[in-house]
Amino acid sequence: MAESAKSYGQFCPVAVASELLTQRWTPLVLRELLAGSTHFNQLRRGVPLMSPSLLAARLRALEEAGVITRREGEGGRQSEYRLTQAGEELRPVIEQIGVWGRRWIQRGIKDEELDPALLMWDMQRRINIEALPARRVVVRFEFTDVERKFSLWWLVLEAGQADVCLADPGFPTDLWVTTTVRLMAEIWMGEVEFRRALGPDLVIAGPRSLARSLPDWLQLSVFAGVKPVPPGTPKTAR
Amino acid sequence: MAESAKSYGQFCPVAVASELLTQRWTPLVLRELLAGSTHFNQLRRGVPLMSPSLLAARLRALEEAGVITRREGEGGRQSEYRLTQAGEELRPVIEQIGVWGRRWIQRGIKDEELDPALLMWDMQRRINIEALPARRVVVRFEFTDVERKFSLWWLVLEAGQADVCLADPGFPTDLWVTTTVRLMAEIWMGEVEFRRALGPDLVIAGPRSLARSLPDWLQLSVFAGVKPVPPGTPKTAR
DNA sequence: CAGTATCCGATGCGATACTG
DNA sequence: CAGTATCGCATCGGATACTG
Repeated sequence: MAESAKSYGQFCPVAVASELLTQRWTPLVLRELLAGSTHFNQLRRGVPLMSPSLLAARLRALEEAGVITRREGEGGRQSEYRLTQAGEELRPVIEQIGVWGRRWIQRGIKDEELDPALLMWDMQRRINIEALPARRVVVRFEFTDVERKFSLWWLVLEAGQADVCLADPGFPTDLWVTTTVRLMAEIWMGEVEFRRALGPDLVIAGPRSLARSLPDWLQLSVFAGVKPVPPGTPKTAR
Repeated sequence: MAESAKSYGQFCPVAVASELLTQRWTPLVLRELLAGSTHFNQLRRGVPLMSPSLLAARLRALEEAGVITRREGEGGRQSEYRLTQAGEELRPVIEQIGVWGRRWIQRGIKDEELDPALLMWDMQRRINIEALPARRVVVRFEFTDVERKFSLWWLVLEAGQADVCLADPGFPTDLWVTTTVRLMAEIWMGEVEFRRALGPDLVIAGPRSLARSLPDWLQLSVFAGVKPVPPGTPKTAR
């Protein structure tokens, strides 16, 4: 594997940086690292379609480039990947790419992009625990548009920690959300406003206070606030 | 050819945008477009190692994505590629990539990256005509570290126009610059300060006023002002 | 759990030649 | 000049199985 991609043969910083940053999957791996993932399998959850060997290769390349450090965990078991300052300074790059994509690529969400596991993982990471009562809160999601096996998910939210599980965690459920993956994804991306989505495809059941505060603790994608440029906009700026 | 690269299978804007932006050569083509190139062969000069068929394919992809428009020239001869507003908004993305590369990738310029044609082309495009006398100015560059065939270059600078040629343009030369491609590239990248470089590897001959004002009209790379982070800097930010 | 090893298939892309 | 057509190889990376 490895052997860095062929060089562009130019010393221009755009070329040199692109040799690293534009390798396949690398921007998404960086997105995950910037979102806070530090372990191999956390990263995998964020890029489920990437093969583990390729992820390992990319992490090696990023380490070699000084973007991350790898620290052996206790007992040599699990490594911890952390962004260096160089890596942290890639945040504006990745963010800008996302903002541009949101503004200018107006194709909707494709069916094959609707992965409940990925969506739950993304949502979980954006949960604002502070906005929840200071006890354990369990939220059950039921997706009506996926096969039975992947239709039930639980979010277990307690002191400084949020977990997703596909199996009933055994704790009593506080809130029931019944919807489709598509609608939930559209809400999460800011394409549909939460309150307007309530209806046959989005039903919330449970204590009123918890339900009403949902938009506060279930924070949307970081790109949800970026409004797409309407298709009718004239193309040329100059 | 064509058939867009395989999708990442995620609706995240970073993923969607990356499918376009991280195709091989695309960031460099965008850099060229943003620098002002509008014709196929102008673009080729900026990415000389890219095959013409691939450049055509990338331009097609950028057009399809709404980043550029292609306008047929008179007589259907030459097309003109212009950035749309979407394309213009990629400027911060490409710039950030370059700034990051300059700050954090500290490898020097490799021998095989020293292409006098590309360097002259880049320099020509950054010439500040306003800072020159309002008449034609001809500058001859002699590079002492390349084969004879590519050692002599002329810059012809006149009213609103700058041209490079490898053949003597026939006009009287106003200024003679004798140096190496390496040193000139290092100066142009801001790695070496011009005045400090004067010596055996950089000799300027000609009228004093023109020679002294050279740093004003021969503007350096847009990344020359970005100072690399010294290698000794501690790695982790947090 | 946290990766590594291997293998093979698709395809991206470089080289070259050609055309209006 | 401004691209297009064709071809074939290299290599990237996906799938799968395996290991400490």
